[in-house]
Amino acid sequence: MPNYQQSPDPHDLDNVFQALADPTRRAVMTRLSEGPASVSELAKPFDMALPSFLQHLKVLEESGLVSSKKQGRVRTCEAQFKRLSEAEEWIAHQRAVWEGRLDRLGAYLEALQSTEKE
Amino acid sequence: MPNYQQSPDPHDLDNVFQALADPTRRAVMTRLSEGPASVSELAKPFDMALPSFLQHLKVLEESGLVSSKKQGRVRTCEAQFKRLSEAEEWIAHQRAVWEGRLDRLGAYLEALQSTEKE
DNA sequence: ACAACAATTAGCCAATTGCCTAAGTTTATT
DNA sequence: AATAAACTTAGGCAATTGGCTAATTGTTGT
Repeated sequence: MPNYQQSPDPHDLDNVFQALADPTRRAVMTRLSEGPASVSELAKPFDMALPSFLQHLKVLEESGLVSSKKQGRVRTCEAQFKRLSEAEEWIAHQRAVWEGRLDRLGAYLEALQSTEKE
Repeated sequence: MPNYQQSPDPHDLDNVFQALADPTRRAVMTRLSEGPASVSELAKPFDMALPSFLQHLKVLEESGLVSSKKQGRVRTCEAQFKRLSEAEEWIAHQRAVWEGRLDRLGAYLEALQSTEKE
């Protein structure tokens, strides 16, 4: 049976977290959360030469956080939330394990108190 | 009124995402989710010189994802989930905005269909 | 045809990252 | 007192990152 529900390639997580580790790129994601936009529209808020900004976009696309297509001379970009969700799930999982531990600690402490009462 | 519920400094998010953008450091977080450990205990699974590994730990500590204290010659490390939660919340917020948009799109499409029926 | 627009490519640069080895410091252990 | 253990510091190196300018490509408006 092929593994359709593939867990994310660790390398993908590398790229997603790397992409999010920059305020310019996070701001682009925030903008794109509200809907698609062209490259120059996305670039406008930033005090940066266009080629520099384009590198950020490239990082976002290569991480899978953004997709784009070109029509005529305009490239339109769109957020892709699949990878972002994978990152969120990785974090949630860590916390779940951690909280599982705290729960066991809580149970342990309760058990300890019961023992002390007897 | 002072702003007690400080939203995370963007620079903190930079550091947290940067810290998570490396498989070694994510593996350390996963290990620490299960409980504290010493430096050499953490380093053992990795085929890497100790000073190299220590740099990874330093990145994790400086991002606030890990705290540590030294007793005698042993440094014990512990996961700190505050920063991790901030990162998770940033992602969740983006998705919320995105999904809000999809909801409005859904409402729009419904309204459009009603219009077409009339 | 040609000018303007939107994006892209090429190439340069300084700073940062991620690894290494070698040597040092501070506790234990015998 | 000497050795071993557990880090820690210093310094070197190649690759990557994040910025720039200048020049180019492809598309649209006049």
